[in-house]
Parts: sequence; C-alpha cells; structure tokens
Amino acid sequence: MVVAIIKNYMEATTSSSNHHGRLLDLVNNQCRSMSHLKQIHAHTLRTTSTSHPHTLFLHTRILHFASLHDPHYAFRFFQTYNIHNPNSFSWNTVIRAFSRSTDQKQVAILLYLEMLCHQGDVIITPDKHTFPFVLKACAYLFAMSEGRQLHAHIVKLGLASDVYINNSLIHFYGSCGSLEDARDVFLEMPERSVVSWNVMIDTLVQLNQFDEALMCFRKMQQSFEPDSFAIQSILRACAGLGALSLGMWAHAYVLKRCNPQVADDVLVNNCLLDMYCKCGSLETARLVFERMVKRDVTSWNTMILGFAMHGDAVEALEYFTRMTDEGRLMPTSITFSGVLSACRHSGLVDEGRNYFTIMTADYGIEPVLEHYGCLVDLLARAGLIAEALDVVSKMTIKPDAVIWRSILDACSKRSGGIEISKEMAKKIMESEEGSDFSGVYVLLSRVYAVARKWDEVGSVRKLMTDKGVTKEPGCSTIEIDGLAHEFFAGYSLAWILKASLCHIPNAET
DNA sequence: GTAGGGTTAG
Repeated sequence: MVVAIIKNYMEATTSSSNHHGRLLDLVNNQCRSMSHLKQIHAHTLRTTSTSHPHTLFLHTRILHFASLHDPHYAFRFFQTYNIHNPNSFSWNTVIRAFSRSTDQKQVAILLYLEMLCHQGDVIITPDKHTFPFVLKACAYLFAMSEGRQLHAHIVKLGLASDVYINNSLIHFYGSCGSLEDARDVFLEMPERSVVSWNVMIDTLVQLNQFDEALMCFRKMQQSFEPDSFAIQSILRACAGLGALSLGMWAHAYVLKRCNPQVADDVLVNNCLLDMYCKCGSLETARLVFERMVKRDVTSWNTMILGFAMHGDAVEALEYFTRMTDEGRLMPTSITFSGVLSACRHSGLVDEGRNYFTIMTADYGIEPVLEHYGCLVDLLARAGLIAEALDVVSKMTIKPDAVIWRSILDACSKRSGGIEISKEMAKKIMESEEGSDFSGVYVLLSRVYAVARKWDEVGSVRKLMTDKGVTKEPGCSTIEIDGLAHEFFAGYSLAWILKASLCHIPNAET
C-alpha cells in the first residue's frame, strides 16, 4: 500500500519541476513510519542533487522525522547531511533524538561534547534550543556534574535569562535532588511562565517539601490559572502524605475553579484515584472512577492496586476482569503487580499461581522482581517454602534481598526452618552489602525463639549489640484534624482507636 | 525548520 502510494507519486512527479515540493509533502504529511521514511530517503538520494538548496531543506525534514522515531537512523543521516549543511539545528535535532530515547540518553550528552569539539569549516555554537535537550538527559541520568558545567556554558553564552532554559535547569536540579539550586534558578528568573511554576511545585513535591509546594501553588495563582500539571503535583503530594482533606480540597478546586478540560483530564483523574486509594477512601475512588469520561490502563491499574493494597482481593480481581472485558484493554506488567499483590494479601495461592502463569502465557509479559516478589511471598506465607524456593531457583533475573527476606520472614513464623533461615539471612546480607540488617537479625532471632533455641537467640542479640545494630521501630502516618500524625509500632490499640475516632473536617472549597 | 514539566508496582 505504502510502496504503491510512493511509486505513483514518483512516477507522476520525477519529471515535474515541483519534485522537491512533492517529496517534502510526502515527508511532512504522508509519512507514517520509519520504513516509509527510508523509502523516501532512498528516492531523494537517487533523484535529487545534494547541493540543491531545496534538497537541503528536504534533508532537515527527513532528519526531523527520523529524530522522532529512530535515533540511530537520525544519527547516521546526520553524519552525512552535516557535511553538506553544518548548522546548530541538525546538532540540536540529533541531540533531541537521544534525549528522548529510553535507554541511550547519555549519547545526547556525548553529542553535545562532540558539538563543542567539532572542527569543521563553520564553527557551531550551542544555542537556546540545545540546552533543554541536553539538560533533560542530565536530569534523567542524575548527571549533576555535567549539568552544572552546562549551567556555566549557559551563563557564558548569555542565555541565562531564557525561560525554556531556566525551566529545564529547575527540572534538572530538582531531579538531581538539589532543591537549593532549583530554587535559586527559579528565584533569579527575570520572567516566569506557567511551566516555571509547575516545575518548581513538582520539584518541591518530589523532594517532600509539601508545605512549600502548597505555598508556591498559592503564589502561582496570583499570575496564572493552575493547570492540570500543577493539580497533579498537588494531588501526588496529598497521596504521599495521606492528606485526605487537602486532597479533597484539590478535588473541589478542580471541579469548581478549573476549566472543564482539567476535570476531564485522564491524568488528573488518575491522580485523584491514586490519592483517594492511598488515603483509604476507596469508595470515593470508585465514584471518581465510575464518573470518568475516559479511562486508560493506568486508571484500571490504580484501582486494582488500590483495592489490592487494602486487602480487598475480590474487588481488585473484579476490576481486572472488567478491565479486559468492558474496558477492552491489554493488561500491563503493573496490572499483574496489582493482581498478584491482591492474591498475596488474601492468601489466594491457586489464583496467584494461575495469574502468574497466564501473565506470560496469555499476555506475553515477562515477570520482573515485583511479580516474583509477590508470588514467592504468597507461597512462603502459605507455608509452601519448598515451592517458593523452587520459583526462586527458576527466576530469569537475579533475586534481590526482598525476595530472600519474604522467605526468611515466613520461616520465622513457623518451626523447622532453621537451616533455610540461616541460608536466607546469608543471601540477604550478600545482596544488600553495607545496608542496615537490623530486620534480618530480628527475624533470625525469632526463628531461634520459635525453635526454643535460647542460646542462639542470645548469640544473635549479642551480635547485634557488638555490631551496634539497633532496630528502628516501624512507623506509619494518619491524618487527624488536617494534621499528619506519626505512629510507631508498639502504640497501644486504645490510643489508635481514640485517634481514629477524632473528627476529620471536610475540605474547604 | 528545533525548546520546558506529569500518573500506577513486591
């Protein structure tokens, strides 16, 4: 079909004076895949002269299309094309191609270096378009030192007041965890766009500065109408804090103050679902879900995970069935994380085994650590230690400490697993070198206690004292009167009951 | 002819 379109086009146009224009139209409007592009490219090489000014323009469009779909093809094209027409545009385009790639962002940084060192007839200088691409790669790779050097180049080239570049710098510093640098860039910007505020708010949320994020949101409202991005950041903050009333306030804000597009935005709604689930309001999550005008895979996944997290396997699995039946959506790797987690929390061994099998057999999804973690924990909790170990032995990826820990944890709750427990404890310490093993020692001492081997319990406790290992108490948070309260393991039930009876006010609108 | 930010996981 595609070949036919191009062939017809070519036959009709080779002799035409408008040949370049038609080829350009092919790239701009008809090209749908890399294979189309390769054919057009080959035809361009055969039928046009490389030095023709229109050919140069055509090349920029081919490079642009390739940069969006195939970074390596774009790079090979760029190497040839750049000889005939060296300019910053082509460098920027090929840098962008790699900064968007999933696993080769480091090439974007290397190409930037190459750009600086490039010795040609024409000296190419990075411009205001170059930096957002390279900074994006640095942000993703946590390349703090490289990004800082870029910041110096930006100042040196007189680009320090550019809004796009500054937004990218805030995002870069935020991703690398440097709130101070991000804040400095934000405060010193001569001019801010709505994106500048969004990036700053998101950085504050990611670095757990929720109060400041909210203050920033309020200040933003003096000059901009908060959009869906800002709302999502605020909702993620609420989900992280378990701050239900603030989340409800944000929900009311979306419904009353934002333009209707924000209220219908799938991503905003997904954040609402996640917020209500994480804050324990599953019924509200369900209401929001049912009223959504459009749902995507993440919407379904969030509900499955939400119910799984709260131990309601029946509901979680019901959403899974609805997702594939009525939603006609293909489950993802995360869907099965939720489904297996639901089985795990409810001890549904047969179902768990079955979902684990169909995940690969019916949906072609290869299991990752999260899936193995659920299955192994499910089996181990059910006392099927041998089967759990068998699953681990057949894993296609290296088991991590979490996997070994679930087996050790299960052994510590029943008798007879001393040898396995010792083996697991050894594996945990091997796979997590240098971290805190307090939990491992506690579990191991419990294994000995269950077996009434009090001498060994004493040795483990002594080992902990000798090594200076102390067990931090488990901690959780709950919202009371709009304030997040921390709970530590060991608080009395009466205290918790009293706290949970406290009145939590409705959100203000 | 090119630019900036976002969701779900053991």
